[in-house]
Amino acid sequence: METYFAVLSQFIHFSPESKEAFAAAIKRLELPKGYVLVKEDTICNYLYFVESGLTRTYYFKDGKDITDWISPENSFACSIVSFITRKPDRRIIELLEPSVLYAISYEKLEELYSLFHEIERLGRLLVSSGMVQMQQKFDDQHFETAARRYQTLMKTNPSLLLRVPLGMIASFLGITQETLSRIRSQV
Amino acid sequence: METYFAVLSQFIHFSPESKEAFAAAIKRLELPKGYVLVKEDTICNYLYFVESGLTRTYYFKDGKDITDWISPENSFACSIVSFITRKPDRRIIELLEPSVLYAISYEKLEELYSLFHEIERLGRLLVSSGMVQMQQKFDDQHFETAARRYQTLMKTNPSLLLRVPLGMIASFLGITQETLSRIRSQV
DNA sequence: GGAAGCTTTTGACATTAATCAAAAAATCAA
DNA sequence: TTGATTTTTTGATTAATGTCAAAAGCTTCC
Repeated sequence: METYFAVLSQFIHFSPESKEAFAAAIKRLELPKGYVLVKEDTICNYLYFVESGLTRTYYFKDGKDITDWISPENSFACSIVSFITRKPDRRIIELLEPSVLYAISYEKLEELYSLFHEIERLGRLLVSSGMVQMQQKFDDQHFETAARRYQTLMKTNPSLLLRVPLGMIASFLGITQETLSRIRSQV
Repeated sequence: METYFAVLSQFIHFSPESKEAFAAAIKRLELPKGYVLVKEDTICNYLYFVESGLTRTYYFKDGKDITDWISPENSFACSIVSFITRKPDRRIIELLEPSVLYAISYEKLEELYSLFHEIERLGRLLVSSGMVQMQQKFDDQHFETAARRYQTLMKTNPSLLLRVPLGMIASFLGITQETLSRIRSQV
C-alpha cells in the first residue's frame, strides 16, 4: 500500500483525514495469472492500481484479439471509457502475471471526490496524466510504419517485450504478429 | 457567453461565486480566419472554447502537415499535452473560419481550481470527457481500413466534410489525400 | 473577366503490410 | 523427459495504400 500512496503523493498532498479515508476505501487483491478483472460487455466498476504483476486490456474486433493497453507495476488498469461513462464496453482486463492490486470502486471514489477537494484534484490530475499517455500512444502510431512503431516501443518500454507474448505486442502496435516477427528478424 | 456556461453547466452546478469568478476569468476573442492561436513549439497557455467558428490543431511530421484535431462551435480547442505538461509542443492551432472564442489562462484556471471545489470537479469532468473522445478517435483508426475510417467520420461528423478541406480530413484520418479522394469517388 | 493560386482528381507504379499456410521453436504439465 | 500446446518464424501471394506527377476544377481578387 505504501508504494500506491507514494505514486499518488506525486500528484497531491493528502491531509491525514483524506489519506485515512482513501486507505479505508481501497481493497487489496492478490490474484493468479489469467484472472479476469473486467468481463466483456460489462461496466468497469473499479479503478485498479497494480502494485506488482501485469494486466492486459484487450477486445475482440472482427474475431481478432486486439491489445489496447498494458499496465505494469505502479500503474493503473481500468476500462477507462466504461468507468467514466458508466456503460458496458467490449474491453476485457486480464492478468498476464500473478498480481497484487488495489481496487477502489466507482461509488467510493465519487464519495471521496465529494468529501475531499484534494481527492477531486487527484482525480483530475490522474485523468490528465492518462490523457497525456494516450496522446503519446496515438502519436506513436499515426502515420508511422510498423518498424518505427516497434522501435519506439523498444525505446520507451523495453521490459514489456520480455514479459508479453509477441502477438499481444503486435496488436498493441496495430500490426500483425507476422509483420512484427519479420521486423524483429531484420535487426 | 451564455452558450459557454450552458455547456459547462452540463458538468457541474455553479455557485453564484464560482460562476462570477469564472466569468471574470474568461476573455472573449473575435478573430479572423487563418489566425494562429498557438504557435509551433510554444507552450499552450490558454484553454479555448469555440462559441462560433472552427479551429484546427495540426503539426508537421517529416515535412508533412498532419491534422490532429478539429474543434467546431461549442467545443474546446487546446494543445492538450502542452497545456497539461507546461512544455512546448509541435502542435499549432489555427482558425479555419472567423471565430468567436472564450479563452481562460492556465494560471487563472489553476487559481479557480484551488478556490472552488466545483471548478476542480469541472476540470476533472472536462478532461474525462476529452479522454473518452480521444479513445473513440483511437479506436476509429486502430486496425481500420481507409474506407471505414471515412465512413465512420461521415456518420459521426458529416458537417466537417463540408467545412474542412480534403487534405486536412485525410491526415486527420491517417491517410493520404489521394487515397481519400479515390474512396470518395467509389461511392 | 481572367490570370494566379489553391484544391481535388486521376493515372502509373512502388512499397508496405495483410493473409493464408505450414514449419520450427519454446513452454508447460503429467 | 516427453508429448501436447502455444508461440514464433518463415514463405508465397494478395490487397491496400503511398508516392510522384500531371491534369482538372474551384476560388478569389485585381
